[in-house]
Amino acid sequence: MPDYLPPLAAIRVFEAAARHLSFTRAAAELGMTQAAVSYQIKVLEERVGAPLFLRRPREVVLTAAGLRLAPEVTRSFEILRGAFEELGEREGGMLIVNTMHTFASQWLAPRLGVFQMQHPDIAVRLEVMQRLVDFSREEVDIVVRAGKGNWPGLVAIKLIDVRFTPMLSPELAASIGGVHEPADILKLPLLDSKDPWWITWLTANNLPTDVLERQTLPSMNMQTLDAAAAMAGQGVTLLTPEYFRREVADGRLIQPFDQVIDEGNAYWLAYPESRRNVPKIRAFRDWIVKEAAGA
Amino acid sequence: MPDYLPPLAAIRVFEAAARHLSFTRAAAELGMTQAAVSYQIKVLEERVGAPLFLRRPREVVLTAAGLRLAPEVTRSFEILRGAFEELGEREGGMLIVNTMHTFASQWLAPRLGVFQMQHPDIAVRLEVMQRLVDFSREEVDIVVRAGKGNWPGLVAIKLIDVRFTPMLSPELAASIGGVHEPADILKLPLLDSKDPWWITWLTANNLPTDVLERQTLPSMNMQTLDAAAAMAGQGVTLLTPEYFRREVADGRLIQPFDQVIDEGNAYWLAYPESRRNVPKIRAFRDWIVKEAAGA
DNA sequence: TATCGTGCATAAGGAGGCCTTATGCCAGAT
DNA sequence: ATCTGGCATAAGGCCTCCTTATGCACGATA
Repeated sequence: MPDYLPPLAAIRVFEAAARHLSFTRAAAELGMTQAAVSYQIKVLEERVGAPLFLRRPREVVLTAAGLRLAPEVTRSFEILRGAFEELGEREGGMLIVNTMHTFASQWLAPRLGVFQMQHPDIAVRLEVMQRLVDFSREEVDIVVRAGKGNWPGLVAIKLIDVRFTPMLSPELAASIGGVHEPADILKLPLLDSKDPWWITWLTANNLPTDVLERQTLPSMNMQTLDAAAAMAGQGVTLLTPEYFRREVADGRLIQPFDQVIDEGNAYWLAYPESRRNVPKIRAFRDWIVKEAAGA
Repeated sequence: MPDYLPPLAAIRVFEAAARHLSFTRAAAELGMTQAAVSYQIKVLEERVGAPLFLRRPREVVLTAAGLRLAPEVTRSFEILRGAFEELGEREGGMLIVNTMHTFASQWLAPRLGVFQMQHPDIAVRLEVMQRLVDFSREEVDIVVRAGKGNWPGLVAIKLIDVRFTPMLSPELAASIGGVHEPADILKLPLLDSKDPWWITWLTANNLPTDVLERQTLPSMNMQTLDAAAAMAGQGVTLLTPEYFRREVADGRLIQPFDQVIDEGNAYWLAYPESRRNVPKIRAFRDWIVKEAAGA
């Protein structure tokens, strides 16, 4: 389908001029000078091979050719304008956020209601995915990911630090007469014992790491699931305290030590640099940053 | 109606790319390079604020946004293409020729059938107007006019010289025993005696011009009408012999003298320089020039 | 597993399309 | 007769848009 269309800029100018029946007013609408309109109309007429306007004193009128063209061109542009306008609205109204399960369930989901109330026109769709998404291959607006925040091409805003400390159910703690010092932990099963976090924690507390070898409990690899197991009294697990404030407050979990390990990782909000000014993205960023600061 | 449309060039590229689901093929269709397509898509995506394609290995696919946009944009462009295509056809098929009545009735009309047969796709519309039309104000493709052929901005092609010589009906000539020499004309009524041509003719033949003052016959100002009057035997008139070959051959008119006055004026075919390559205009010009040469 | 091929992205550079300013011209209105 | 509104035209400059060249990722192929 080779393209026999005249220059599109000229067509757009013609469309406006035909609606206004005036080059001057068309220029005003298009934000350019009358001379430019005159030029573009001439270009189009030469391409088409026929005059489109008759230049009468103090007015222009469409020729038969122009008269045939005008309604079609206007219709075409109305479709275009409508499509892009609607796209803007609907695109502005759907925000796809991709994050890991833990963050979504423990931090984001409980707060999303507030955002929805502040921005009723933006429909957030939460997508949960473990691997880091590639913005150029997946249809995603925003991700929340753990890491160091150095992703090229992405704006990364730190939300909360990745910290962890042992947690367990009060009943499990009571079963060994309470957890008073780090070494007490070794008396209990370690949930998700393959987790490198345990190595970090054990060495930070001068405890042997060989205990990890003797454990055979399944790795669930999601704080949510580990926490559920811990609350059921199946063992001790390392959790991010920010995520489990409620459970601790409720007494479903206890955090025996104030010490919290921080390896310098954090949870980051990230989105492509090129989209930093998209309204819905700005709105979500502004909101979540404030939430993170207040939490 | 301010124009929120993204750059139209980018939209056109998007339209092709969306149809092909390939930047490379779109580039081929548009006659540009793949890099240019990639660039324009990126421009559009930044303007829209949302990705329109997902870049997958060895293919691109439309995002939800692109998917909503594509059919609308394609429809819009189909309308445009259709409008301009049809315009080309219909514009190519209607030729408006403006000329004086004499030329139309005596020369052009009798020959137009030949042109129609050679170009059945071109519908000629003859417009008769006495004054010289202004191409920028009237909707006309071609004019035929008498003059010197020096009209700025117009291509002027000489068709036939403006010549004239007395003509009258055989009966009228017989009524004075035949017309043998110029002075015989003075015995008869001169039709359209205000015509400056008579002055020219009379002085060219060393005859007094005061005869014109004594005449009171109406001036009809159209050779066709003068000729009709002459054929009815009402007087002598000056006619362009090329126009009245048939009448002379039939015996309805006689041309008593071979001498023909030529003041250097001519009938010209004229059209705007800028439209010299419009097919229908070229076709008509080529045909009429050949006709004029053969006549 | 190493190499090749395909398709898109990116950088640098240049040409020309397109817009602006300035001015002229025409004809209707005052 | 002058003024005014509206389009045309000329000259000039910017910036868009395209090209060339190259890189990169991934699938296919051997």
